[in-house]
Amino acid sequence: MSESTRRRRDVTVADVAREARVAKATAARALGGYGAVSDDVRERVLVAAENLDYHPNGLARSMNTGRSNTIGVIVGDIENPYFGLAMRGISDTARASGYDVILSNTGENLDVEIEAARVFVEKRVDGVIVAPASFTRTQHLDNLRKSGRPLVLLDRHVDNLDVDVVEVEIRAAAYAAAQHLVDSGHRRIAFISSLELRSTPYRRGDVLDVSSVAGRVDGILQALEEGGIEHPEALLRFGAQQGDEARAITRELLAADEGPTAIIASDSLIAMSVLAELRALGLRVPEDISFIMFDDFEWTTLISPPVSVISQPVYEVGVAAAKQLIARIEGRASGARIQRFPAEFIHRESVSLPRGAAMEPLSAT
Amino acid sequence: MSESTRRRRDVTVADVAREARVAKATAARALGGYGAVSDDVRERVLVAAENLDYHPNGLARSMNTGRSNTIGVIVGDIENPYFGLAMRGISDTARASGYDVILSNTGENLDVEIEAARVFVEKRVDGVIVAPASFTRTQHLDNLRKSGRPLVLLDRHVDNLDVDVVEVEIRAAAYAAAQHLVDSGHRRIAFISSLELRSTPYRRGDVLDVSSVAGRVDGILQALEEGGIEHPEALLRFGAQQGDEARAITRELLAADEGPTAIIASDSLIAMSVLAELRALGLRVPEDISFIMFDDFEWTTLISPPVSVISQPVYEVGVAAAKQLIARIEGRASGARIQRFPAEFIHRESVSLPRGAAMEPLSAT
DNA sequence: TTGAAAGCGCTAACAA
DNA sequence: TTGTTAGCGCTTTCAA
Repeated sequence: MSESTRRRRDVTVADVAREARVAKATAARALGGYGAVSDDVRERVLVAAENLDYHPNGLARSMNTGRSNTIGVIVGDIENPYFGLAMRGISDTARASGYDVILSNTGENLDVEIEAARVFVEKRVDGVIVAPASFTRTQHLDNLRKSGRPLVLLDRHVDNLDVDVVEVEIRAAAYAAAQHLVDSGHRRIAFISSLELRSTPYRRGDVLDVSSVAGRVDGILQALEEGGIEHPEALLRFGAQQGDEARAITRELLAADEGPTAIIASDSLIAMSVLAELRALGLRVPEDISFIMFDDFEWTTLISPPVSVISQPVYEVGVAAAKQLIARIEGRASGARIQRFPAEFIHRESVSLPRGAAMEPLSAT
Repeated sequence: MSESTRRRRDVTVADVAREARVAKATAARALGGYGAVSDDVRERVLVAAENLDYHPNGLARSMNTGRSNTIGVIVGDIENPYFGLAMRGISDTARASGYDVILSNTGENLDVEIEAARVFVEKRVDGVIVAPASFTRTQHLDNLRKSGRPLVLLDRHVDNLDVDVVEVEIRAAAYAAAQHLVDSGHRRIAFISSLELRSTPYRRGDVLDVSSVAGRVDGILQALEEGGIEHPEALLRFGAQQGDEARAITRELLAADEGPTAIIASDSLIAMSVLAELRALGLRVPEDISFIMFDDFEWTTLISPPVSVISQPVYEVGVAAAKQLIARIEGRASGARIQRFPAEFIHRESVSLPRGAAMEPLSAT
């Protein structure tokens, strides 16, 4: 076990060359599959490599070629099935093109994201895919580009950066969902997101750091406004990072005098917590409260009632981001390109008329 | 934009040294934070680095030090929330110790896993965490160790390899779950897994490639046997890789004359498909069929009825694997170590007496 | 504390 | 087609 466990000095091209009695460069050519080598010599070299159990050193290779065949991915929360699925799309696509993936999970923390970007430059990745945590603090993303590395934003765009983006057209679907609630007679509609606000409480026009959440909010507010609802932003809630917080917010909303008659959850993690809390409170969906959520995973059709959702083509977004990045890396793309995938409001059974709809005043000043 | 977009030659230690009017080695010492440098000189060097926008080249550094501060992770399916959560545990732990993570997603394909192991050696990762796809074909894992890289197996152990393992004690929980079904009067109990069989159909004693699935099967079969059930393996089903296949298998099982009165799903992905199919078939849980699944995500408590599950400490498994690997990398561990985390059968409401239990014959030959 | 020089393992340029 | 010689950007001797 001593020999097989101890780390021995790696076998190098020079060792193989010596064994095969050729020059180092010749061995390197045979091993690396570049340049011209006679069949005869190639054979000798490969046999020698086999005998010595040679494994190329990718670091040394990358130093010379300037390419690492690696792409870096920075996401907020790999535990969120949304990113898990997008990651599979990226991963599948990268592999098919011969790239490896380095993953950095930031917990939506900007400082961690900045650090990850720095490390990716150090590691000399060929390109980076980021779901950015901030809409405006994007210096590190610009640095990434300045370092010559292609950059593709996933799921979220940012302010003032001329860069490739692959995202979902979420606003229209959010609008459709909220409009459906309004049409059903709801006038007190809550929205719960994990996004941290820069300053609380939220006020109309405040900048939200995640554009895909901003899209949700814009769509919802527009629908409520068009429905003649005053202070449509009154029941928007943010900062539900942990499951506990989402549950607490839900409880708090419902404890108020003018609590919501409908809740929209910003993603599937939030949704689970909200539903769990509703159940704990003994509230039925949709009899006591209507519910809509973003993301369409299979469990949403399994619960009673099946949840009306906004479905997003998550895997495809991951694939498109990876494809775009690789095209850039390989010089097959030019000009910043924004790709938007459609989202869809899927009407199931978690929405009904608000409780006591008949007695509801027309406007709640 | 030309200057900011074109990839310029990277600024190197030599450039910084020149700017600061010191020797290359001195600049390197100040920049790398090693060796002895006077405060005065360090200051000059750092200012020069700042001015020139210097970014260290991690590849060059790794070539010299032999360390990359990177750990490689190989899993079967990052989309599976089990691995997503374990990955977060690994990722959080790695970051806290200053390591980055390279992820390889194999789709449970052994050839892809072998290739991933090769690439990780090329990239000179400091250590590897693998959820191996095969119980016996582990040559590539042994090669990993022979290359001097610590290796930790996640969720699954393999045959004949003296290596660190972090897994879940799944057998006892599987036994408890199956026993509960038997005690409730069930005698035709099905189990559905995504694992590919080496040869079909499954026969007692066949080697299963994933030890954590083997543990499930062992526990279940033991409980059925002790319950006096003949051919307890008759209703085990494998190879449900895609959601469609899991649904087809479910349909097929239930169409048979002697179909199951209870189904156990091997993971949460399978579970969603099975439940969806049951619903499509108009079967109620638990009135028409009892159901138990592995993994305890929040949605399992939200559906009607809440699902009885086998809960596993997934995040903790990821954390433990990363900790063990890092301890090895840093020479703080010795002797192969197997860590087993307990799983727990959580009794909820998806199990009842089998339909028509009174008329059920005692044994179904 | 600083500097000069060698070397990590590979690719690339140039000659032969 | 092969060999020789320089690097890539850093760390690490060894002297001064």
